[in-house]
Amino acid sequence: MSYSPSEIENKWQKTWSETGAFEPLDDKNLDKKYILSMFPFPSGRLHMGHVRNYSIGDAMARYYRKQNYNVLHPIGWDAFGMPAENAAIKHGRHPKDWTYSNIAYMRKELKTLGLSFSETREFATCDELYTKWEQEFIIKMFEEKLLYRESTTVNWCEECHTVLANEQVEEGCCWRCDNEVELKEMPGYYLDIRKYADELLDDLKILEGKWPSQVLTMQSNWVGKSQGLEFNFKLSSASKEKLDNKFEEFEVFTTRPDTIYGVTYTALAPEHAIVKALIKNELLSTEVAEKITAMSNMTEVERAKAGKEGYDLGISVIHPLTGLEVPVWIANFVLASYGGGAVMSVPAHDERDFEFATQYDLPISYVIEGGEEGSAYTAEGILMNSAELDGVKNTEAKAAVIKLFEEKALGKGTTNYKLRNWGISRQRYWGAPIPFVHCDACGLVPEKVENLPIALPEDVEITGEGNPLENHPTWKHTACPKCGKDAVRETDTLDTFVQSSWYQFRYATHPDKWNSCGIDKEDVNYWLGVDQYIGGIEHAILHLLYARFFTKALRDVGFIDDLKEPFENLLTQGMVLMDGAKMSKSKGNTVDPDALIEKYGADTARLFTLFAAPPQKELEWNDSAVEGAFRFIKKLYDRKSKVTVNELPNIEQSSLTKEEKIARAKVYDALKKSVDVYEKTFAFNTLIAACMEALNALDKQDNELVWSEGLYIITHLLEPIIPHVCAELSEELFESKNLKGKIAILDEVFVQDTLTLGVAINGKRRAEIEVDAGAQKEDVIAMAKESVAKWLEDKNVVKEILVPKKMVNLVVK
RNA sequence: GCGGAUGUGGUGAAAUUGGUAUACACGCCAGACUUAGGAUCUGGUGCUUUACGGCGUGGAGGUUCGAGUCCUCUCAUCCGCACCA
Repeated sequence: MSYSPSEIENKWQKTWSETGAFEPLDDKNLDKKYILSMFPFPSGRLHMGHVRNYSIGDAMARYYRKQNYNVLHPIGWDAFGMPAENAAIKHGRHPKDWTYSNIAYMRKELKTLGLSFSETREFATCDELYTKWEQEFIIKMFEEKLLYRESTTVNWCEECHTVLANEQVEEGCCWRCDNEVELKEMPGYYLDIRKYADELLDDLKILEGKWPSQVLTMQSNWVGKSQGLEFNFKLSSASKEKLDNKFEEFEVFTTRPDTIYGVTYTALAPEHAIVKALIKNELLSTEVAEKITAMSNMTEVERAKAGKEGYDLGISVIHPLTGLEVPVWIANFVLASYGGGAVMSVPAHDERDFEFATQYDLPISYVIEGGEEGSAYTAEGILMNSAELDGVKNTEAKAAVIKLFEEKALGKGTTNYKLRNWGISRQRYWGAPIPFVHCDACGLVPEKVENLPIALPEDVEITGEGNPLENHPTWKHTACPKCGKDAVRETDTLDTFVQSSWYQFRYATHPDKWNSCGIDKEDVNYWLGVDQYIGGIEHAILHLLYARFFTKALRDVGFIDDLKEPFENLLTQGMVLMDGAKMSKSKGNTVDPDALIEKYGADTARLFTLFAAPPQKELEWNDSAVEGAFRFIKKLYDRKSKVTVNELPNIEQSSLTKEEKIARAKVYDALKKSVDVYEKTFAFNTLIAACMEALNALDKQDNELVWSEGLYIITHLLEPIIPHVCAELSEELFESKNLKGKIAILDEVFVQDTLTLGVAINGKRRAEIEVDAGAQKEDVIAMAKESVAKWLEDKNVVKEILVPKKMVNLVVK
């Protein structure tokens, strides 16, 4: 019978589902593996990126299951978010309806791929039961002062009608819709991720060698820790008077205290309080005031594009060491959100300050030897023009200056971070409601835990104008949980990244407990950390940083025991490309997984996906290479007629012909390779290639026992990759005995009677010789010389190098 | 600008510690079987040369008996961050 993928695949998918083959066991004494692929957003259909992601994860899960590990390999749905609402606006469908029907469809698609997911642990983050526990965490974090509400300038996306967290702004644009982000002052809820800045940074060390180094670097840069000096510039008495004595001084932060004597001016951000006061008191010309207002309406990216711009504010400060007056400027490149929104400027030793000083003709004073006129000198050197510090190395002067400031109580050494707190408010409908109530009497009050979940109202009109929760006639009106008087619910919903920050713990929690708790500590202690996490590099910062933080926060508020990092090992898979470009609907270069499976079957789709490139690299789609994968499976299936023994046969190695020995060696080569591939390198492409070589070699001989052994091992090795056809062959030929446990590697099969050695002259390969495996060195060298005799005429062999089992190199003169 | 990664046949890609460069597959060429083939099978296929040979892992040097692999410089592409003081 010829290979019929649909028949075989339907059969096995049914069997697996009926027998609960992929459900993790409750016995916590078993060795476990938690294999997790990032869960999908239920957009409606799977795309090839999903197929790749889940094929990789599934191969790992099946491999460990085969080795008798207790494997948790779950799937769920990252189900809240904008596209559901957009669909509602466009097609008038309710987001809930749209989401759950998409899930139903995609669940079926996943099933046709034969992925070994647990069926009992599946959930969607929009399930009210999931929302319930998440709201409890949020309330607890509020009580523990990890969550607060405040009004600040936020990133606003007009397209999405919502606020965005800092991490969700990419080059000034919305991460989701690419619309340009605006600034807006509004209240919102924040998680205090900055409190964990050091821990998030330090614990990256735990992940070294286990996460891709570029992800570690990106996270480290994102936290952006820097050490320096913080001190105040006191305003001159004239300047103080100008400002009605409302300001005494302002704070600056510098990482270059060694250049303190090179300060020739200071600069404030447009948002700085002193600037606002100057404008308010009409101390600046109308023209300048207008320019400054225009400046503060620009986003950071716009300011960067606009180039440097600044104005003399007509006030001055006193240099803390020299006592000299230093002018104060406003500059558009000074960031309000970092280090107090003010800087000391040392144009001689800072590129930005130099550019600004040159532009506005401000003095430049060199304090480190080695610089030259006309440019900023930012390298190391010896201090000069620095009073008592003259002659000191600038690298040493940093600490000295900090010490000096501390002794004179002028300032102190401090640490700054680029990381900003995580704004989790979204002015949207399709999200988890933030469980707070605004009461005129009591202020901001968390909802009572027994009232959770605060579910979304279903009778909403979604028009894209405003927040449907805000506009709903009754939903937001409630009683204050504290005093019982009329109060108003918070209508913001949570950033969807909150849901994906704890889902790894929800999967680990036994479904029997899902009603009674959000996360079960014992279960988490057993299953976490995730032994292998697989997903796209695009989450290098966003999701992975949030989830790491949330893990630490949940620990601190008591929902999990001590767990340093949620994801032990991370594999970032490459994108799936077509004609060198990312597959996307708008480009029309997509491959539909359903059609692919329909035509070739899931095994072919999986095989191609893992064969065409190593998982970490980009995968270039190639239709005819898919055909090739299909051909290989057909060939493998066809060779079942060669098998005559239903178990691993005993083979007398010495009785075999040369071809039989080669075939055996190739089969065992693949077996040997498999451990490394499945556990370390994940270079499935090379394992598949080794299996193809083995099958090619088996084809060159006709020994039934060698064939039986070969297929027994090959189907064992490939089962995690092409599970259906291997299950079918294994059942038919070997009573499925080869799909459990390990197969021992027999060293004897690698012993060949003869060896083929390359012969090189001065490192250049010239010939090839075949020698007995046990041949003596002299004999081998003699044969080698004979094989390259014509190259040795009129030459002296000055050195003979024999690389065992590989080659002979003759050095001649 | 800073940080990281990657450059190997026509294509996707292989290559323990430095040891026969291009495994495996796609494509292409030739042949077989076929009414036919976009099915299947067999053989060939780095470039160049009539041949002997020469040249070949982005480029230029270096270390070595021997370099895709190690070192120095350089070019290109991609990704991330982007005025963080």
